[in-house]
Amino acid sequence: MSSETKTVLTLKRFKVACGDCSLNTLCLPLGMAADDLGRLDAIIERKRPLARTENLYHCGEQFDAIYAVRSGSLKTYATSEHGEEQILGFHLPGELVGLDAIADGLHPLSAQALETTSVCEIPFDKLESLSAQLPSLQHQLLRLMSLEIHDDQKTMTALAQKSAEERLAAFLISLSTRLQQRGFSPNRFNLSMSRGDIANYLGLALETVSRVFTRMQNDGLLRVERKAVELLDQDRLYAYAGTPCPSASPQSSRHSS
Amino acid sequence: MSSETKTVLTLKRFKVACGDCSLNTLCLPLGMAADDLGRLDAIIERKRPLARTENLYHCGEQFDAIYAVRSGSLKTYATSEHGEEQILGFHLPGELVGLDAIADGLHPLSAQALETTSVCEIPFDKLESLSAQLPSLQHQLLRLMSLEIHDDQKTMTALAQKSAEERLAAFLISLSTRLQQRGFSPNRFNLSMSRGDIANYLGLALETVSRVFTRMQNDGLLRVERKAVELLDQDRLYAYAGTPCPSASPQSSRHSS
DNA sequence: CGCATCCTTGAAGATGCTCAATTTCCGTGG
DNA sequence: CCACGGAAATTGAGCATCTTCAAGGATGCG
Repeated sequence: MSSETKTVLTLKRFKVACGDCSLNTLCLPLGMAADDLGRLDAIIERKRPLARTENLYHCGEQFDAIYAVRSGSLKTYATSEHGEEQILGFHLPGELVGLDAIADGLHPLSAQALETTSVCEIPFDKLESLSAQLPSLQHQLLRLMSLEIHDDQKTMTALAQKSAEERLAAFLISLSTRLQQRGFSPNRFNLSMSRGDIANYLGLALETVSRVFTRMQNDGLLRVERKAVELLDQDRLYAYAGTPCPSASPQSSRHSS
Repeated sequence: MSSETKTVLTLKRFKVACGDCSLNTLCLPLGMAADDLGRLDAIIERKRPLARTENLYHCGEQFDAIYAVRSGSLKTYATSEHGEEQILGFHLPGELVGLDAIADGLHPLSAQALETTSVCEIPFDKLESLSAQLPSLQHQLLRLMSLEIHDDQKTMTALAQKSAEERLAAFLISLSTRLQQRGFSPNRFNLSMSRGDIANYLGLALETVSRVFTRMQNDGLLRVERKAVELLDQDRLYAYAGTPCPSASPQSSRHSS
C-alpha cells in the first residue's frame, strides 16, 4: 500500500485534471459539463515531459493518439527526401497536435519540443467513441480542427503574397495573440524557436529574418535581444501585417479595380 | 397528388441519392452502411447548379452548412482590405468546402464556381447530431477535415520552399491525382481556373506561370494549349515537384542532382 | 465583326538568397 | 571562476529569381 501511495505521488507531478487545468477554456474541455470532464480525464494520459529537441513522434510513425500541449512548445515539420526540414507549425499550450494524421493513420509530420514541454496524450479511438456520447466534446473537437484549417489558411496567405516584413509582423502578431489568450503578456515574451526555425516557417532565409528584426528595431516597432522580444507599437505592427477578411463591416460598395 | 408528383419530377434532376452517387467512395458517405446512408441523404439538400463566377457563399456570411461538390469546381478565396483576393483552394467533386467556418460560425473565405457547378448542402447542426449517432459518419467527417489540414500543409511547404517550376509541377500533380481518383484521365484534363487564379494560388505572378508553362512545354514535360493540359512525362514531373515524407518506400538509391 | 478578356513574350528592376566573415552567447571542462 | 569551443545570430556584398511594366497576339462572346 505504501508503494501504491508512492506511485501516486510520483505521478502527481504530471496529473492535473482537465477541470483544474488553466487551459480548459482553450483546449478540448471547452464547453463541457463538469461530470463529462471526468470521462475525458479518464482517457487522457499525462506523459513525462519532453526535453528540448526531443521528438513527440516522427513522420511516418503510426498514429494512435492526438496530443494537447500542456506547457512548453512544439514545432511540427516535414522532412524532404533530401533531408531538409519544413516547419509547418509552432504549438503553444492548449493547442492540439497530430490532427493531420487522422486521415490515413500515419503521421505526415514530426513533432519536436522547442523547450521542456509536457503534453496530454489522448488515444484517438477512445476520443472518437467518447465524442459520439458527449456532443460538446464532439463540437469542440470539430471546432479545433476547423481552427487549424483556418490558421493554416492565414499562413498560406502570408506565404503567398506578403513581403518578408509583413510575414514576420504577422508571425509576431499571431504569437502575441495566442500568448495573450493563455494569460501571458502580449507585449513581452520569449521566442522558444531559433531564427532559423522562424525563417524556415516563414519561407525566408535565416539572414533575412535577422535583418528584418534589426530593421524593425531601428524603426521603433519592437525591441529584440536574442530570444526576448518586446513589441513597442502594436498598431503599426498590425498595419504592417494587414489582416485579410476581418469578418467585419460588410462593404456594400464594390471596389472597381 | 399530381402536383406532388410534379414537384418530385422537377427536383429529380438534382436529386441523386448518396447511394447512387459516383463520389460516395470519396465523399462523406465513405464507409457507411446502406441504411445509414438514407439518414444522411435525408438531411442533405441538393441546390440548383451555380453558374461560372457565381458565389456559393461570401466571406463574412453566417455559417450554417458545409457543402460537397457534386460536379464542376470551386475556388475559395480571402479578400484583403485593399480588395486583392488570395485563393486558398480549388475544390473538385467529392470535396467538402466550408470546413474552415466551423470554428467561429462565420465564413472566413468566399467560395466561387469556376464553371457550372452543383453542390450538396449539408446543414451543419444536423450533420453534427447525425455524426453522434453514426460512428462511420463521424469518422469520415474527421478524416476529411484531417485531409484538408494535410493538403494545406503540402501547399504551405510548396509556398515556403519551392521554386516557380516546382510549385507548378506540384500543382499539376495534385490536380492530376485528384482527377484520377474521380475517374478522369490523369494525363489529359482541362484547367477550370485561369492562369491568374493559378498564379494567385501559387504565390506567383501571372506572367511567371505563363512562362513556366511554355518552358515546361519546350522541355517536353507537357503540352498546354489554353485550358487544355496534357502531361507527357509524369516521372519527370514528379521529380520536379519533390514530394516530402512520402510515408512510403524508403528509396535505397538517392538521386544525386 | 469588333471589343474585351485572357494569355504570351520581352526588358528592366527589386526583393530576398547565397556565400562569407565576424560577433555574441552559452554550456562545458579545466 | 575563468577559459574555451561550438552554436546561433548579425552584418556585408554580389547575385539570381521572380516581379513589374509594357506591348502584342489569340480567343470567344456579343
